[in-house]
Amino acid sequence: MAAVTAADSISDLTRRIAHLDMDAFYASVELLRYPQLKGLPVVIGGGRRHEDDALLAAYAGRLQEIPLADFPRLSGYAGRGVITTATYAARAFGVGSAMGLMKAARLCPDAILLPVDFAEYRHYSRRFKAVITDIAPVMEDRGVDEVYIDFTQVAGGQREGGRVLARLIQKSILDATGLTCSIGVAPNKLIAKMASEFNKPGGIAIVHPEDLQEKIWPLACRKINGIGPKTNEKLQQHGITTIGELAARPRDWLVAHFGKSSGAWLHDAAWGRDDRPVVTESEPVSMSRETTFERDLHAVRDKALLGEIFTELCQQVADDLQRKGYVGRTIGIKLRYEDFKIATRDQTVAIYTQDAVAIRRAAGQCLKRVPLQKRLRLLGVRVGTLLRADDPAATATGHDAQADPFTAPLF
DNA sequence: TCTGGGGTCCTAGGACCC
DNA sequence: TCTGGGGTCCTAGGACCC
Repeated sequence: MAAVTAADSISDLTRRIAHLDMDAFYASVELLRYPQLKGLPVVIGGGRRHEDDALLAAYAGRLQEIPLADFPRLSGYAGRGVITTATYAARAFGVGSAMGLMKAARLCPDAILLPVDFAEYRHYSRRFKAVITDIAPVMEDRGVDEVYIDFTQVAGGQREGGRVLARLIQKSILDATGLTCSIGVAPNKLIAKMASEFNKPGGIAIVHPEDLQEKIWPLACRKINGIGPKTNEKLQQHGITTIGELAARPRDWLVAHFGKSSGAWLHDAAWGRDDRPVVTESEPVSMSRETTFERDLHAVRDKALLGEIFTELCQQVADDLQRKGYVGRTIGIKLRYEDFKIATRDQTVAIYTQDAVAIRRAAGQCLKRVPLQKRLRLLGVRVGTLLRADDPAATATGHDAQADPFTAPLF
């Protein structure tokens, strides 16, 4: 019987899938506005503050003239924000994504702190994605700064394993936006995603089926997209650290310890097997708004303030639904307590809605079903089971609406 | 001085129906 | 009154990702 080799595990040899990841995207967009910050430790995070507004007002239209000394520093920050992106210079100090800004300030107090500006990042996101689809139309959106691209059917997409096309895309994005990216090309999304990290920033990595043992198996399991801190910890407890060690476990053993579905998936992932297609279109499943308070709030003592925030969240979700043209019928709330524990409640109503009053009423009912002894750190409102507002099913009623106090007509 | 905001998908139990 | 087994919907929580 022939031995199973790594090359056997990736069956479709002609599929070429790319994963493209923009380098330090938010920070890089900010550097386009503030070229004087190039090479310096800069972190993006927290909300817009008074000093940010004052600075922008003082230098309106001449942002590149703002002297370094005038930029806010991490050391001056007092709040609950986290870092969303750090420049490579800042990463050298040990600061990185998801780290609390207060902790980051201890590591690198002199780093420049810029507020997040999603509108600006979305603008550049649309631009770089338009460049890509002009060259390779089968593109899957994976958020503001990354995409998968199917090279398989693109002219020249197979040359040098995809390297030629990857180079063209990199150069076209740089020319159009001034931004750099890293690209991994592999037989599937799973491997491409790992490969895009190999030569970051600004690099290209090509992985072939026969490279599995050499390039993938030495990596930590955590590098697999879908293995997070919890699964990683459990794997470690079984003495599994690398993907190769994971691949060495029998499928049945993984199924026995991680369940039928997860176990089988872990085994496939370790062997580089992944047949998910590149999906170019998708509909949203839910829309939500949430906010972390400046200080923890008490349901009774801070009732008025909480009520205002709650109403505003409902209004924001309703605005989002209306602006994007969706209605939904599962209304939910999310609380995060001072101890960081999370509670959610939701309720499915009879009539699809995008109305702030209807959302607030159902969400208010949810709020009555959740414990409110501990102080609250965060409040969120969510609408799920979405349908396009122009979908005929959106106006259908499941049962007698008059009988349901939460969905009765508003006026 | 810990720990944002916006998402997706999965699991699991109970209700309810056939 | 000894007993079943699917299927779907709803809800709560949790893992994970960008």
